[in-house]
Amino acid sequence: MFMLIDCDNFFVSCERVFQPRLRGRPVVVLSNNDGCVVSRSYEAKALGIPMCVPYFKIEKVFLANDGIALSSNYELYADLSARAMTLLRHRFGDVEIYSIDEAFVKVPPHDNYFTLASQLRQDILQQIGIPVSIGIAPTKTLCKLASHLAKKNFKLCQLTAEPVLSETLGKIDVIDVWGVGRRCAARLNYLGIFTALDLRNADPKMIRRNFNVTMEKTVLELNQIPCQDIELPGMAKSIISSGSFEFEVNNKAKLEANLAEFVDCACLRLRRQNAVANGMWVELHSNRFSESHPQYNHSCLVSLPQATDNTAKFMTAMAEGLDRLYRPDGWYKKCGVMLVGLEPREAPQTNWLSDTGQNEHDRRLMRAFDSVNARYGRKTLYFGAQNPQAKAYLKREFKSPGFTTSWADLPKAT
DNA sequence: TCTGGGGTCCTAGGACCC
DNA sequence: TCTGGGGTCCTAGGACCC
Repeated sequence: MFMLIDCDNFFVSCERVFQPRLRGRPVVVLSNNDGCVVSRSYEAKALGIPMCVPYFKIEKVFLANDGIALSSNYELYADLSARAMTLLRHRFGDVEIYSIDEAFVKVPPHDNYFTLASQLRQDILQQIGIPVSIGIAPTKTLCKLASHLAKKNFKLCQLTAEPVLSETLGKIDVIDVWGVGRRCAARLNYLGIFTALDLRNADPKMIRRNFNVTMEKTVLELNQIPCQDIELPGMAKSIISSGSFEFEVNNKAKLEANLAEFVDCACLRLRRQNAVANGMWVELHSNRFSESHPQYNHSCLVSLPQATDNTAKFMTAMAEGLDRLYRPDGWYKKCGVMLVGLEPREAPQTNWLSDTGQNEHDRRLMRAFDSVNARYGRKTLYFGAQNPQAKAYLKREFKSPGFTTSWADLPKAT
């Protein structure tokens, strides 16, 4: 049996752990640059605030209703998430961390899954301070639906037995099934499939012909036939670092300084995973909401002769990519880099051109670089292309303190 | 005025191989 | 003039997820 443990309104719940004044009031957490609403308390949902709405569109109404908006505090969320995942690991062994706020576990045969989940829910609330909903079902797809239903009412939902299962599936719109998005839902509707029950009763082979193997698995999983097991964390396949500008820019030096920040950030994450990469995509995007400038969305891949984690080499690659993409008449709102071709650092693929001495040199250089920054603070050492103040451009007007990640921000009891 | 960021998987089609 | 069949690998783009 699978269980999906899903934190309720996760970012808002994290903020509430350390700020009791936020309880019982409408609270939203905003995306980077304080752009969109990405997490809402129940009180905010009750006000009709939609997910992903640009904050400026709802700000007035929201504040008039005693609402509080917060910038995202990812350090806090990542830390509380890690604590919750550790608790799950202690209890169940293997845990699939599906996202920052949800995890699948596989539960051995048990007399009463409901009691088990109920106890788990209490423990997470008591030890971490975060309320969760739990879905229980024989496949991951049904588990997702169960947790979706759990959100709505009792915080726990088990989807196992007929006739309740069919009855429930009949009430769920097909677009709410995990893996069915807007496009596929429209095509399914065209085939006369409107509910999760319709999809469950569809012929898997027909679905495969019309869609793909993933959708076929979804049909099987709705029929309680497991096609997906718990996936344990492996090495990432790509690392993205990107961001938007507050205003549109066409200045190449400014683009380069920002891309350099993203390269720095991506390479640091690469080294933390003990990995090397052999290529990098560089991307430039115009403002997709603007009608005054032509749209420009281009990217190019810069391949490296040898996989590395040396930031300097990716800085060079970034400059080359920017040269290829940059148009002096373009106006840009967003840019970023993506590291690809990731391999473990210990066993990189080599060829007759590989220089193992160079590898060792890179490794020692970057280890020294990282340890200086770890000891004396980030950006003590940085690359010439970077702008050390660049992060300050990011709008984060309403950020809460780093309660669990910064000594200076420790909550004080008085 | 102001509209996020980070990922994975699948498929079709081209290049190339024997 | 006639020009097979089977396969791998790579990439771009679509779709989906949080």
